[in-house]
Amino acid sequence: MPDIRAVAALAKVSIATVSRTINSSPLVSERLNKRVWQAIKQLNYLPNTHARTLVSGRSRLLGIIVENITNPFFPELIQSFEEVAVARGYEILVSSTNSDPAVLAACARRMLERKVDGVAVMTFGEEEPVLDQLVHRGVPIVLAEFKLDDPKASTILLDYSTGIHEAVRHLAGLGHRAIAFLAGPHKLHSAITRENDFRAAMQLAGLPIQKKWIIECDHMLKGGGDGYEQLRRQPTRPTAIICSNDMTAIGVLRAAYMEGMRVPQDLSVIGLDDISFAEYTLPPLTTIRLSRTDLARAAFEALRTQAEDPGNPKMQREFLVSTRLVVRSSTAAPAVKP
Amino acid sequence: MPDIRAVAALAKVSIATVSRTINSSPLVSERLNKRVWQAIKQLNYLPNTHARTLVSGRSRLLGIIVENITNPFFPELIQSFEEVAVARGYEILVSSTNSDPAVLAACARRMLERKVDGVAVMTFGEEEPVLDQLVHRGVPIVLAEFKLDDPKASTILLDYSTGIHEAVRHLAGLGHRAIAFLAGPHKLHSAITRENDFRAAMQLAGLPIQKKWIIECDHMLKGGGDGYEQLRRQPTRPTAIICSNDMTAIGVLRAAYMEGMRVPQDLSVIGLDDISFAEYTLPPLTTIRLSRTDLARAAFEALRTQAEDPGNPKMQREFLVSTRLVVRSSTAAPAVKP
DNA sequence: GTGAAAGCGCTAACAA
DNA sequence: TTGTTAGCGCTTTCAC
Repeated sequence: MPDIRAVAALAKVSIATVSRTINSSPLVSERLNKRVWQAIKQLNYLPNTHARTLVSGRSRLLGIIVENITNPFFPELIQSFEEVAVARGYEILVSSTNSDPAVLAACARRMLERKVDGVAVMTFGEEEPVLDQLVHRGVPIVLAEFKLDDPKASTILLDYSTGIHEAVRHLAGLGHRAIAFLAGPHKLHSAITRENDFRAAMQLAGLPIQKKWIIECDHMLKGGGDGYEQLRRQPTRPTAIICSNDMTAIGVLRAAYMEGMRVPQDLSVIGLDDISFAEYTLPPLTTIRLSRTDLARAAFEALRTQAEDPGNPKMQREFLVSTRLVVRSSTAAPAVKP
Repeated sequence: MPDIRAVAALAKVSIATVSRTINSSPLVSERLNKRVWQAIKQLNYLPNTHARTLVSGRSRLLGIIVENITNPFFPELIQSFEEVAVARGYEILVSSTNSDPAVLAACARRMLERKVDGVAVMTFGEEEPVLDQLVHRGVPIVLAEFKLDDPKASTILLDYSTGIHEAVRHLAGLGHRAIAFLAGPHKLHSAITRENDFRAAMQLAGLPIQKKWIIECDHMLKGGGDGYEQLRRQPTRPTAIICSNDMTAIGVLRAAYMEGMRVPQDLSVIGLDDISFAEYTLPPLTTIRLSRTDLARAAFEALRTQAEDPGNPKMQREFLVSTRLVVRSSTAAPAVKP
């Protein structure tokens, strides 16, 4: 395996010149630049990242910690994050915590050992264990929906409000008044925010909020079915359900189908996220889209500026990602009571 | 940020002793061992992986390259791979190629730069560009369904045959004779193997193989719909469809629903993979399960033995992962023709 | 513009 | 059992 010395020898220059060349320093003359690149090609030389990191202190490694890689929302997020990171010369380290704080802490530790230049914490809750470790060591981090008073921390605010208002208005326009909300686990910031936005939207639309129709689920397929079951056992039932995420909605769709309820004739269902499966549910799911691409870009941008331009006082520390309703076929006017 | 010297100073030992301690060398006395660990705790010391890698030549980094992270099969595979790797002290680098050979080559290059100890190539086709680079540099690799005559390369053979035979027998037992197969893209080894196994199973079951009912799709949601469409336009139609993967089957389910065909009364559908969504389709999907856990474990084991015990002549170089049918509700006896 | 040399934090060979 | 020391491959002053 050729090293920088081999290249220098072949190109008949010093290793410093080779180093400058591969780092595209402007100080290298056209002549040597050409010679060095030729030697690099010829030897099939690849710089050793570990050596570079060791001396420069920068690893060009970015961590991304997600809540649950099994929820299609996250692979799509990771894919976007990787794309933009790789395009800018960064590599990514992925970890999934399954909402377990202990796992999160272990991830953070491993990322610290690998000397990541920044970490995107996309767990939407339970961030405390990482914050301590990462912030304390001066690693730039970006959080979703969680502000931290530290110069190295940035926040991505998710404006669920817009999409949720649209959803409620859409249902109200269809004639629904009895709307339930299957919330996410309350340990997630995102779940709390979404639920609060739902309440606000209902209030604004002049619709009654039924406490028993707001049920905490787990953001997973099975949880949607469980939530539906709870709703089913109640004396009065809603004509529409808004779910805190698409996984829950898909679970509801299945439970309703099993019970013989037709969607959307007997029941309207709305999800949130717009994962790629949402277009392929039966019926195709009306949902509130949260762009993974936007989120990934914002996260990367936050980390990159922190890493490459630390201490810049007028650096953007807050980012906003919006949501909007995508109407498909799981919503319709409620059946008229006989 | 404390380094090994700081720990040595605090514990009043040499840096060699600290190094031995953190590498759990048996040569350190109980007394010093304790003192060193205490200093480590006190300083909150984390060893620098890059320095370790630089001198030891081993990064404890494993790459995993998947075909398409957006297909839920792969996140589940990655999750299992990460679990077992982290448990054994390895970190993983994930990349998704979207079946693009150029992307694959770029991934391989980046992994080479990061000095991975091994790469699991789970792309099921188009591996050639990586092979050249990786094998040539002596990096252990493990491939799915692709044997390579190199001492550093291992192979995981996937026995689709068992599951596919079960599927065909299941349908035949139900009374189906007209069975279609929506294949994956022919550039994937897995797609070819699955299709061949389907033909063999049909033959063995004494069922007619209709060329026009074997259609190449793309293993994606949309592709399933397209395949269904092609089937629909034919004068005679099958009573059952076996799909090369679950994504295709989900696409078929949706297309059938759109056309007003009832599954399983009018049409039986079988998938392959058993992704977690398969249990939540409408109706729940009968499918051929391919265990991500088994696959991930085999891949890790192959790489670890290669990395930690190179040159062992009696090392296992081939692994087998099996499949089996999981019957749910998307299959039933065909409607009797009036 | 280019090169010589110091040293990033650690492991491993050798000495004691 | 413990310590001393020579690099691992590279970036980065500092001279020239």
